[in-house]
Amino acid sequence: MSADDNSTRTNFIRNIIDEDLAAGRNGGRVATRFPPEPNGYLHIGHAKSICLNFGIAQDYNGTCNLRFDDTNPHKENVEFVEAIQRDVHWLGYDWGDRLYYASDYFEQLYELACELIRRGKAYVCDLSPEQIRDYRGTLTRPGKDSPYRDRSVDENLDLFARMRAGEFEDGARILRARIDMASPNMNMRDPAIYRIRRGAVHHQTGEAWCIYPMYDFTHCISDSIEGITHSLCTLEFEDHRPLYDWFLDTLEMECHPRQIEFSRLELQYTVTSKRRLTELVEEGHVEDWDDPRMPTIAGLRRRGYTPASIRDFCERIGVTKSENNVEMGVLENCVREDLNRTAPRRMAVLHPLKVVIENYPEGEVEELEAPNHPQDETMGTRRLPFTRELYIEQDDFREQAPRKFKRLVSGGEVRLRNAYVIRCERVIKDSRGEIVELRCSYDPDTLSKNPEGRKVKGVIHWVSAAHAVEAELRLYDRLFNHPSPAAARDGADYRAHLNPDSLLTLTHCRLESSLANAQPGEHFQFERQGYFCVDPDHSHDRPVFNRTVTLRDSWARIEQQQKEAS
RNA sequence: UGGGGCGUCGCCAAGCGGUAAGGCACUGGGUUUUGAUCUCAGCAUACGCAGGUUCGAAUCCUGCCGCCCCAGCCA
Repeated sequence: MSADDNSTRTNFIRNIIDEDLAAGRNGGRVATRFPPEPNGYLHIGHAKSICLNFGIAQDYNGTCNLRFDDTNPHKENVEFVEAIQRDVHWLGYDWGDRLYYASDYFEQLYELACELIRRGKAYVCDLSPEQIRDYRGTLTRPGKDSPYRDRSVDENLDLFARMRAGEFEDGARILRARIDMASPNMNMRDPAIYRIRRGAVHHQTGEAWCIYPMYDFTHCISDSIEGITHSLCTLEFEDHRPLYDWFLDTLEMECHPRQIEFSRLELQYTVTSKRRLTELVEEGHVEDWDDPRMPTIAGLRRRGYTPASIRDFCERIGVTKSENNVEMGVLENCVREDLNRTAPRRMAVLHPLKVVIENYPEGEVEELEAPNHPQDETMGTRRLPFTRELYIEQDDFREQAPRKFKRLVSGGEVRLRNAYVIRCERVIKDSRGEIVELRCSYDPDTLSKNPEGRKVKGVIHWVSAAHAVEAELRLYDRLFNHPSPAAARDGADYRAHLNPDSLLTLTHCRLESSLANAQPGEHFQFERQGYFCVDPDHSHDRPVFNRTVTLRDSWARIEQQQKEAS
């Protein structure tokens, strides 16, 4: 694939697989699966699971299935089914012809449930949801048996068939596993395995069913049917493993996958729970699932993150069972590293300040050649029109220079990137005292060479006023201003920590002319500013770029320190 | 308070009885027409705490402490 793939680290799951292989288990076969529920968009946490499952399949010459865990028709839909496939593909993984739905197995699942009944290991229970909760007991008190626990096999079979036939109201009855109401593991206290959902329209099976199997029953059997060898899931399912094993053992399934749990990814300054992401979208705190501030795969893509950078990130954070809280800096470092290598350089002025080169002939246009990448000649060059009137960054000029400031000051010199050295001769202000224009002179003998007898330390970017493309630049910052918005000590709802300044839209930015035919999805480094990508909303008439991430900025840090010192 | 997990540098994370990898962050130096990149150097006498076993422990034993998960007809 790409540069990030030759340094695969090991982790405890790979170690377990190595041991299984060494012990000759599963006939040397490795089969994993990525099993999303299509009830929302995939996020960075899913990326971790995707890279783990598909990555293992690749490295062990095995297979990884994509399987939709679609057992809850109330929450799922095809929009999500399609978005998930798009995102997994975009991340760089391919499931070939192994696209499955748990709903593919509904008939088998039903038959297996009947088998459980025949073996005396499942029963139809008429208790209401409230009664079931009551009978379940608490964490410290055992539950008590349902009065329906000892129905005959025939009665159970009959009732279950009638549940399927739609004879009973939603909630009137459920099918339960018959295990142990006194188990210290709550999951083993006769868990529900089928519930009634009449009138639900399932995105895959339509109205064929009015009973739907529960996760615990469905998941292990789906894994078994598909011949999965290692079923990887997150830590909260650790308590479910005895149940996973119980179903497969009780039904004497031929294939018994090994469930292994790892900790889910926590990323600072964001939320990664589908419930909260759904709320952010539905309550309008963000534009949509693909809002560039969202930690969704779609959002990261629109923000300008590359598949390789996300894979690299997943590699770097590792896979363990300990809780973690990864800093945004790690993710950001991954894109910077990838984009530094691959993104062509361009110049863009975010906050324009007019500069007139007084000793440059009016009407003249010089075509200067500039490399697309300072370290990679193979990326070629492009032409920059140089003229008498330019724009530079407001922030690159100060009337009074702070300590260590090496940009343009009154009477001082600075290098225009890929062009000449200029000197600021005069500052023009409006009636309110605001600087509106700089009158400068240029040294014609400084193109591609240093001036005689003096050092010019600073280099700033610029664009030709007459040729500039006017564009909208969207600058993004973290969505939340608290490192753990969902677990803040102040007890406030995560929404209280939403960052009001997470999006700053700049509408009159000036870009170098070569950007006129940029295409949606393209990445660039706007020198000295950051990495940007062309937004899907972009058009030739209304250019729109998103800032993926800023460049590292040691000047900002120095300036900050000076501010704090004074 | 029942059960299941986890505790190694600011954040991740190797380590599996032989005397603390690596990445990110941070600090300082060099190169540089991006204060970018690149590059060099520094950054845990210490592995939640307390005992014990051992010539030797982050790794084994015991006891504490802290944090997370579980009482959906969600996944």
